[in-house]
Amino acid sequence: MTERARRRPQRHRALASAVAKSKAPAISRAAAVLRALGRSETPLGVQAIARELGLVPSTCLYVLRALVAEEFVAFDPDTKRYALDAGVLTLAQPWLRRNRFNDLAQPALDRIAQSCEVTTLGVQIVGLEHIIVVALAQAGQTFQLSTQIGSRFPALISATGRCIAAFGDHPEAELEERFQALRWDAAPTLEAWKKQVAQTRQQGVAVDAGHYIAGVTVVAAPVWKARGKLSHALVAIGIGNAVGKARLPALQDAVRSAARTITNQLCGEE
Amino acid sequence: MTERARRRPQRHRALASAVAKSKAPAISRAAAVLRALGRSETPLGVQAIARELGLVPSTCLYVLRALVAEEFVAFDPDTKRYALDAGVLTLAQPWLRRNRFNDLAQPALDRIAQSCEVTTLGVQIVGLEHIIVVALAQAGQTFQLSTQIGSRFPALISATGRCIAAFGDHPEAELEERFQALRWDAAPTLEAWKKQVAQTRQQGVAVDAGHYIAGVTVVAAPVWKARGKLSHALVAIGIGNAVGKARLPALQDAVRSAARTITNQLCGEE
DNA sequence: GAACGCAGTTCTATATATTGAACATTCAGA
DNA sequence: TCTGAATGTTCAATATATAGAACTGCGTTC
Repeated sequence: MTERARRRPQRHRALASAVAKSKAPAISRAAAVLRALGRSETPLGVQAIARELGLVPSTCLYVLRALVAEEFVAFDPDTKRYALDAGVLTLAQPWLRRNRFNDLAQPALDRIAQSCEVTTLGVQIVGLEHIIVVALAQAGQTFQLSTQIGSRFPALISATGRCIAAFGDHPEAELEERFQALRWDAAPTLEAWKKQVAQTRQQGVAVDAGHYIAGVTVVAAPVWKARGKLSHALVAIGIGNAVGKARLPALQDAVRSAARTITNQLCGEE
Repeated sequence: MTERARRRPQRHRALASAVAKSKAPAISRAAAVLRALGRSETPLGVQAIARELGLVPSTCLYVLRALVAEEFVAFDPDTKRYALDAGVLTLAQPWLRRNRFNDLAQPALDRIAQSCEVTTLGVQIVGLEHIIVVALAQAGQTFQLSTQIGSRFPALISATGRCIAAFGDHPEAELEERFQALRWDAAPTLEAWKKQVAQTRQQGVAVDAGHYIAGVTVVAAPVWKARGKLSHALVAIGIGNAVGKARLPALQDAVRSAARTITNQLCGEE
């Protein structure tokens, strides 16, 4: 009946359906446990995890033991609490090393961050569900944005969302439905949003001027990994008046042209 | 009976025993698949993965599908190849965010890297097996060391190894056995190594002058997370003559005292 | 252009992972 | 110090994930 308690059933359901459909349910459970541990501020006991995810305690224990054996989870024998362990990094590292998009995007992100004094991101688009930050560049040591590599956001939010809506080839109906579920500081009307999406389609860049977060201007441009396969986006984030009316056009140009260059490089070879 | 078949056994055996003992073998398999995909330069097909790990193809397929559903693995329907996906980052991120050692170590690593013009690492010690790089600071934009966050090294190698041998409370016999398995550019004799370990125990810092990698000086100091629980180490790496005889003592002092400070902070509270 | 080989996938019997209850252990409060 | 209620853990019955054979479809070779 508290917020937390009301939120749980969904997680149960989502996990339950994943478990039901899969032929390897233990893996869905393991992933759910890892994510639960990731969400938690503090290490958790077996029961706490089992309750949150709607698992049988004994099953949960076996999952945890397997994850400990694989070094993804750390176990403190004194407190009998579990937490994420450094092993999760050993998976992330090879991915970062081998990602073409990252290699191509990082220099461009650095350059734009420097010259325009903004924070820049490279994000990967995962369907209509969400986007994941995979590369990042800060302007100065000034503002530490709470965004980090690995952060997730809803797909259709902010400027990036307009790019996905404009270029993603998704059915209108689904876009609208998902649009309704978003949380903005100052949500645009569906009407207004569609107009902005149309404009984005025309210009090849999207701008969100304080809608998503008040006082923050976000610019985003799409990147394709192959003809018709929208896969990533470049994003620039300016806080406060760092991106005034005067400087916005230059930033838009920079982001759009960088995105285009990367698209060409990704599509061109192989 | 072929060459290929003979090459595999080690990985097979390790995985086979993990699978046999665990009550959640699917998780061990999933971890093995993720690591195999991490090792591979290119995306892999079902059969290739199954062969490398000694799995039944159909089982391997089910594991892959579950991992795809969890967004840890990306599937290309055209080529039918699998590769790591950005989802692995979403696990790494919360770990990095919440790690006390990281928060405490990063400023110190930055400072030492700047003032001594070396690359500095924070590493986590995972038993006698290996160490994992969990934090990192570069001096200038000069040399890009191949080390990254998430990299793994054998526990007893180089300067860090001497720290672990000196302060880890491990039985002598096991140390010797593992020492024999190490690969150095210029391996010290067991005799010499033991002397260096003894010296490390006395001084509280270890130095590896070109043994591990020719021309590279490594300095390491131990960090405890609680009384008697050696858990991390700070490492400084100087390439070529960046760390001459004259500057070495200062670097040793800096690393040792930073390690001590962090130890106190970790043990002090809670 | 047919035949072969190989990769990916589906299907089903069975070995086994999961469940839920029983047991053990810790801790708080009376 | 004892009691009760938590938690963590083990255990045995059974629902089910897995292994291995069968099937499909593509690319190569002869």
